[in-house]
Amino acid sequence: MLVTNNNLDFFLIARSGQCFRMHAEGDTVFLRTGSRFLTIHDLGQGVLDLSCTEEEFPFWSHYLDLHGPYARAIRAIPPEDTYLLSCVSACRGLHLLRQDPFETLISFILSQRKSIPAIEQCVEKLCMLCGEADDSGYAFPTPQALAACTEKELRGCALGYRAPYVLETARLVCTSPLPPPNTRLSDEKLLSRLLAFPGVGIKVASCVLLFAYHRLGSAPVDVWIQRVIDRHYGGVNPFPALGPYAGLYQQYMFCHARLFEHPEGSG
DNA sequence: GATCAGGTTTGCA
DNA sequence: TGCAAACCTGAT
Repeated sequence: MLVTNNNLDFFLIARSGQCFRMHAEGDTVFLRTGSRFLTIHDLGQGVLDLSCTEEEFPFWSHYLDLHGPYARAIRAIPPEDTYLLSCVSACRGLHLLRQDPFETLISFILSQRKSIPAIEQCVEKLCMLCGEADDSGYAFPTPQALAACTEKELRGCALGYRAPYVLETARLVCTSPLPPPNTRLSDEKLLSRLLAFPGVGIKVASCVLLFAYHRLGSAPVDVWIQRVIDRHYGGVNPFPALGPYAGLYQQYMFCHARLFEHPEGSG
């Protein structure tokens, strides 16, 4: 179905590092989450052709956060933060997806010390190992399917030392399901709940808070953001002072750093 | 072949 | 509380 939206850049989102099953090819974006699959064809002039029915559209509208408070968040940026403003103007059209908590948790556990292409390969292998197959490809594994795997099978997906983390986390989720995306738990409670899983530290837990629970104040600090902090904020983390949209601002900076800045000494 | 990539855990001061 | 070192694997 056709959707008009001038303020959404799927090609940017696909490269934003918040999800690992979204790929751009030419003017088309392919997106997979859980057992769902969507293609987005950019017809130009802000018109997008989504490969979903009207019945499915509410799911995708919510997932893509089509009605998020982006304009308001941008207006709330302190005018003296010129670096952040320049990131926003270079990365307009970025949205924060509302991803599935389990899929996000597992994806970010296995992301540690891996490059984005390596993460995408790992996730795909995991889906092929124990995700349900249909004619469009493989679904993300359920907690039960993942928990039924052996550590050896997971290592076969190039998970390395993260294999037992993923396995144990899947088993724990089977026993005690993750809070739903609309949980009323406070950020702090949710964070400590996530930190209890093996292989989950502050960075991964913050990512799950931001990307699955849409807690826009959660600003994960990874090596890219640490470089931003060192270069542009004199080594002082600016996010605690940036209020309820700090995590969204972090994403603008992250995209800007990855797509437009160069890491130290990499040419 | 050494180093590093969107980190976490463990051990030791 | 803070800092290294170790950990799998693929890419450069």
